[in-house]
Amino acid sequence: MKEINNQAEDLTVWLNTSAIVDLGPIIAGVQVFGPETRQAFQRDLLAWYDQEKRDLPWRENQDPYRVWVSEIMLQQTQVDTVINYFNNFMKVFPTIADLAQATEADLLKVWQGLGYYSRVRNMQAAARDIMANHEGVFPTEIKAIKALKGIGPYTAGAIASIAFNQAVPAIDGNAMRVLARLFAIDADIAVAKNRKIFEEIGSYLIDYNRPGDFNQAIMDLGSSYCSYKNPQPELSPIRAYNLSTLNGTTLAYPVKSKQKKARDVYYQALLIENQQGQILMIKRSDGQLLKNMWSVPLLESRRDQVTDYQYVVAETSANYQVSPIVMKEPLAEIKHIFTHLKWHIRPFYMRLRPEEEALLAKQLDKAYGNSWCWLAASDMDQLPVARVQEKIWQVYRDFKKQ
DNA sequence: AATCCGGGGCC
DNA sequence: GGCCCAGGATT
Repeated sequence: MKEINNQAEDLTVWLNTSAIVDLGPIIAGVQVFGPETRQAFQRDLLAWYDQEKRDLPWRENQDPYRVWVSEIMLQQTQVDTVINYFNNFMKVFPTIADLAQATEADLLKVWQGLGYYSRVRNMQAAARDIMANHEGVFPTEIKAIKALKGIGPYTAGAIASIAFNQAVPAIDGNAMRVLARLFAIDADIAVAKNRKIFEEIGSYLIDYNRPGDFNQAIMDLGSSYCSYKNPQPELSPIRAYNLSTLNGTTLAYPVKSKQKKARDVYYQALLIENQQGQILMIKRSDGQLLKNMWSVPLLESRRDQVTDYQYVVAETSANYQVSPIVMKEPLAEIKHIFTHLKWHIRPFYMRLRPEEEALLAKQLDKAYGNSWCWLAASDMDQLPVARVQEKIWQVYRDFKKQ
């Protein structure tokens, strides 16, 4: 006998105080309302959506390319952040063919600052797949959509429903929060297998006439009346159906177990300046975080809180066979937080001796081939760099201004 | 199933 | 400082 997730005593609220007129099936252990109420729920939700939906650039039409680009950008990224990136991306790569032909540097440049850079690399792989195997036309079958690189269950559902009017759910963190509150579901949304519960419920709830709008309405709800921190469930268009609202337990849902803390990593950044006032930049290699983006050399400290000027001098000499004039103290202490790492960076400014510049170039050619260069502060927009690199360069520019 | 992968916003 | 965000690939 399968345990019912939401409690029977809670459910009576539905029948006593709200618009629920029929109890429906138990789906993946969750008691939901029946088909009649479902119809009213869809009607109220979509009526609200028609009046209040956000005006977003990717909602201009149902072009699958635009929907696709927006969905990839929106993975783990907030709407406000995405809007400008989206408009620029469509300008630079107006078609799937343009995306397929781009250089990696151009891809990274367009994505610079958005994070999770494999998203855009995967998108190009998918674009090339579409050109080679789908005659340049975005596939319509959900299995084919999900087979594209970078497209998982959520994004496949979003594209299939929004661009192609297919009645499939699109379950992301937003949707899980909305549904968990709607039915008072106790399942831990951090546990991967529990996503299936929400997919089944989403499949049950979805409006077959307007699946794309239905899924987007859930998202808009999740960013407004059903937001994580400051929800206003009593004003929500679905308040009459919402079990946690009726029980006053909104903030108890969704249940989510904690993730681990980011690990501290300590670096010294080498700001090596040549005679022209340029700084040494190196392209990060394939195996590294932020791969193929450009960075000043980073030394990983062997112990926490290393400020040791002598360590910097020794490592610079060992790595590059030169002995620049190094400032005794770091210019700053920069913190940069990734999901799983917390970088602490101390930038050291050093000036190369004139007679050693040619020697250094030779060493760099040997060690890095084409993957290094001298860069003036004013030319930083020429190379793809991650945000942490901009922070380091800001410290450098501030120092030079003094 | 757990880990890796960015960056910004909010409290 | 902690958690969230229109997640997916890899192991």
